[in-house]
Amino acid sequence: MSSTSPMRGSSTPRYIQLASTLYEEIRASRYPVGSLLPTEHELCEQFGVSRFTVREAIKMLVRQGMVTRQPGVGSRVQATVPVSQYVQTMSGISDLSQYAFDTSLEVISHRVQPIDAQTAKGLGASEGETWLCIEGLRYAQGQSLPMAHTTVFVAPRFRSLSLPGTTLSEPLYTYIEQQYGARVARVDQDIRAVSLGRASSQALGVPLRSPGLWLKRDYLDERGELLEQAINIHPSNRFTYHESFTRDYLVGDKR
Amino acid sequence: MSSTSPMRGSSTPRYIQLASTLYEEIRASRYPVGSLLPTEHELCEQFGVSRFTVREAIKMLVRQGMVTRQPGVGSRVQATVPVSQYVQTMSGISDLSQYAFDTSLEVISHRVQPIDAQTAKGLGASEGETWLCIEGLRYAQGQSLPMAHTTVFVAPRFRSLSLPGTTLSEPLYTYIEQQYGARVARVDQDIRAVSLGRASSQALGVPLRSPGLWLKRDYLDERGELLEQAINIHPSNRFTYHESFTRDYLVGDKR
DNA sequence: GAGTGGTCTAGACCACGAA
DNA sequence: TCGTGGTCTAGACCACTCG
Repeated sequence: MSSTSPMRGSSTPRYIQLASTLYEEIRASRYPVGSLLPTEHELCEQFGVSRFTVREAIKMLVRQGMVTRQPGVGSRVQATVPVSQYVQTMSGISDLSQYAFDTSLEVISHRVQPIDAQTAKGLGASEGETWLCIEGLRYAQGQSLPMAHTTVFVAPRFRSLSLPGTTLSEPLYTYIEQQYGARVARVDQDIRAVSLGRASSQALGVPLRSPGLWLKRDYLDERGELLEQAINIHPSNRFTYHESFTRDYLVGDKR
Repeated sequence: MSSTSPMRGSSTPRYIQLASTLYEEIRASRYPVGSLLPTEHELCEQFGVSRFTVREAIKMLVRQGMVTRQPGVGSRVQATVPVSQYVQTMSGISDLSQYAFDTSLEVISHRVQPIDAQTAKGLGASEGETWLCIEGLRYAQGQSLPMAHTTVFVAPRFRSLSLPGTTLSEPLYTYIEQQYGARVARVDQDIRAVSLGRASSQALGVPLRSPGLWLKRDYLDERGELLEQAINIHPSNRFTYHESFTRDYLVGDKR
């Protein structure tokens, strides 16, 4: 990893590359949970970068909940995986989400079709518009039972989207971004509890009317236009949505 | 706010002071929603600080959702108040309405008592420790039906907490912070679907075994020690948890 | 082409924790 | 006392947007 980096013009920033490297090393238990990462100074030397770059990289890991820092002590490994078990986002769409997340979507059906009145309302669209509708089951890595029944609606202008197969291991919006150059700028998310209907309960193999977590995401571009809406329905005991917030003091009046 | 600030041993970092200043100015509509903040360079001059300090300050506003940034363009004001996303203002509440986080907690009972084995497990504590246990109903402003059945466990060291009455309009942790000088540094949140048990369904006035949203929050201090745990159980049709994420950088490989 | 924010360097001083 | 992470400076180059 030469300090006289040859990687001019490489599109990914160095601090993301470094975060990526550290991420892999933590996952591989090179730095076990509870241990300290090398100091910032050491990482600067090891990777031939400035402290700024090292700090930006570590910040990413901190945001993922994998590392905590303590002045005078060091950076301590807290977990070998990002804290959210299944969900691809928290506190910003900020990621490391370039790393495969541990779920995949098995597509059951996909077709371009006019939407009915009720669906249109949920999409803020007009009845009769033809959207790409995808239905599928979402699996956590290595699990045989699906953790969600998923329905996705893709906006008319992207409805010719081509999928790489019947198993998707990346979020769907990444395909839209790749194929159309669109960009997701914001995600709005609603979560509520529902009673499972026939379609979902059958697809998931749980009793009719058992409780489920209903999770809807709207993916919007810079202009606030809807690119895609995904609805995930999770049976109660196969999924927990986890989030972590850290406090920022903004209005503070210490002196 | 003197630009030639002498800033001696002032304990708060300059970027927080600056963020605070900008925050107040945005609130006062000196920079209206939709307008651009001064450029980083201009802010450097105006406040006599380096670009690093200005950028750290703006990052805080971005994290609060009040400002978005676009390379080549500038920093645009999006809102005059922090948008959800952080502790306590965190969830959007009651169907569809994005704002209105005004809820109050009606205390049904509170007592200091030893916790049982199962509760202890959920708290990461030991059976028999005496915690302050509070049970109540949470109401959205102006609603007569409760939106949640709430149970709160306060750590032993704060169990002498005094409450201002039977109706709490501020989050409970604020009382802990005020009376003990503790500080909440992180909140971990879990959400899942459950089937309502007898206690909750009766308290909420909904059928036994109807679906509910189970929302648990752990309030932790800087050392990761649990100050308080709150469990809110929401009937399916009285509550939607809403969140909005904005993308902070792209992983994209535009070229 | 001028100006923006994004990335990055090479320094510096500080408060605080550990030995 | 020494080393840590937290803060901060004064530069720099880049890709991008916009006129």
